[in-house]
Amino acid sequence: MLSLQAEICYKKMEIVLKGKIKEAVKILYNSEVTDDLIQIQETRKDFKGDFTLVVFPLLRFSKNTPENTGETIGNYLVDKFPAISGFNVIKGFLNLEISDTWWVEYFEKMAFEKSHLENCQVSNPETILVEYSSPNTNKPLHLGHIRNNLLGYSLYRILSACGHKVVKTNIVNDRGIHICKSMLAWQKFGNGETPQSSGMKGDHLVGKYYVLFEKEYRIQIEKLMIEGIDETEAKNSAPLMRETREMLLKWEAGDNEIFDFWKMMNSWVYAGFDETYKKLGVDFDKIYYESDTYKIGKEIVLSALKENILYRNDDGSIWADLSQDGLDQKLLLRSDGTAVYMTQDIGTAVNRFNEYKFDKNIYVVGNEQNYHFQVLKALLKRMGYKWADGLIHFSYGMVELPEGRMKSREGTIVDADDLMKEMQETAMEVSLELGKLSDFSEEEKEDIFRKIGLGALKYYILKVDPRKNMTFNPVESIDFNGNTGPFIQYTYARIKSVFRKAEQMGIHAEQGTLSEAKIGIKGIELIKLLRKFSETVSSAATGYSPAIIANYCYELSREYNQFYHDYSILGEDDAALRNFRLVLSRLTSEVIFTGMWLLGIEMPERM
RNA sequence: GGUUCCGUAGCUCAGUUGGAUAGAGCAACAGCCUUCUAAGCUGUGGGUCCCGCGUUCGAGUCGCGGCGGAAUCACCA
Repeated sequence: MLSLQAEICYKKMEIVLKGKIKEAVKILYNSEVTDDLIQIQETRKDFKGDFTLVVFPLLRFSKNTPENTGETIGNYLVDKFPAISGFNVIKGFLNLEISDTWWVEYFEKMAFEKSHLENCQVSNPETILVEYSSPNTNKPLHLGHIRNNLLGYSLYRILSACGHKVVKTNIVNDRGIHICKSMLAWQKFGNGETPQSSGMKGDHLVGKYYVLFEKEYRIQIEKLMIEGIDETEAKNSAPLMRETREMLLKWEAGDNEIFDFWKMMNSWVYAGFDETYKKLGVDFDKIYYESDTYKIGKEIVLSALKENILYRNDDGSIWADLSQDGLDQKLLLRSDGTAVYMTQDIGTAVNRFNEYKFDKNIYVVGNEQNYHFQVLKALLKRMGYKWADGLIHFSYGMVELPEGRMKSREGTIVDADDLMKEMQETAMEVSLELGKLSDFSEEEKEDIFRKIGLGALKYYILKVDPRKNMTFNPVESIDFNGNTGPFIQYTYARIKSVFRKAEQMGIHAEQGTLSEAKIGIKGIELIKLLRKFSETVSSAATGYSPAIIANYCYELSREYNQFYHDYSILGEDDAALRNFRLVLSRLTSEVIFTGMWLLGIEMPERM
């Protein structure tokens, strides 16, 4: 049946409707309408219909009341357009009803397409670098890093799914005064302790000495202040700080002993990080080290100075004047010639462009650095790098606890490893209490607990709009009911369970008989939601927001659970209807799986 | 003080380019397991969308001005 309906099946209904309405206005009112005046949206659930035309903008052509205009256009459409089975007008809204046949036909095409991501493909794929994680090597990863890593990794999957070539990068901040602090404290108080000898994860071990440094340092400062020295001077002249600076100078001078020591401690940290990344399920294609890139930045700054883009102060320090861009003066090289943070970021950016010729370079970095990236971009453009337009600061909000911000002084830092472990343990407790997994081996159970615990954590973090600051409530995060990761996983596992049962009964989902089925209202609701998947992924990609997909997956799961509750699938006697429900269930599970995959969340087959 | 971001139910959050009676979850209360997984479903209560003005047929959404909060404006990274 090559009807009008078949012709439009694969296009977006909205676009086809727009054309028809344009035609209607031309014939009925003898007027040409521009596209932007034809506003079509999905009909709200509390009204009858599928698509709604807002008629207010068309009144200037009809010169009639909203009701009459809607009525007239509605009649025209029903008459000329078989897919529309009826309409109603409420106030200035024309609600159009699409025939069940159209929906089923549309659904059948959608259900059997090869990939649910086909419609998300961009026409002009780009090379995109995504930088995330960016840890310091003086302490372990914490909750803030988790948000960063999850966002970065998910962004990678979403952009890749849309056809872009995405490179995951990580820049490790492996040099500087803070590293020397851990090193010095270990030298003084460590007694040769290693990850092997202590049984501690390397990053935690090094972090322990960083904390120890800060503690001892503070004691020294207080002592000096009691002796009558003011705070700034005390901070400067405390013996520990002096020794740290000496160590940094030795490091920069390439002192072999210090360098080897630095390498050894960093290698402990990297081993620890690797473990955490693996557990979290993220990885990188290319890792940059600041100890390699800061020198490149230095050279660039010096040559820009020659070209008079920058200026030198009396004390020898080098600055940029960005007042024309509405920004301030920015230091790029200290008076002693050493590099600052901005210097190395310039080096890294140039280095990366030379290597990848990227169209976009996305920095997943917290919003506390908004100013930094504004300056970076302005500077690079000033230096004549046109590609600097492709630098994007993906600025995400801070993670706070119900009591406020995490503070290391108050010991309120939530450690990444601890958190993941706790989530998994909670998943275990809940699962064991429900007792649905008695026939599983210990290993299989562990895997399920891991998926659920991590799924809960990841979803909890990713469902929030990345730009906004979020509150991490430990009590709420281990709730597995409602708008949570496990709820979505549960929906998926339920569908899988139906299919296992179907297998036993010898029932298979088939193509071709769907049009005979009488689908219920919940079925159409589901189809409507399913067709929005690809546009959801597209807008998540253009808006850099995994949260859009997370909330979509939740909405879809909720809708499916209602469907599941209201109708029996395998118990249905009408074979065509049973088949429709099976296919619908399968499609739902596939879309949920794909959506959650884009978030980096694994799905258990049973739970 | 300058800049940027945020302000929606008791709490945590959704709310597409402005559209109809602003939605979920948690918490509270009341129901639903002899039937495909109750980590589910249904119902009840809960709102000055921070305030004011403006643009518009129409504003949670856009503009201006306040108020409140966060970040930042380092020879830290």
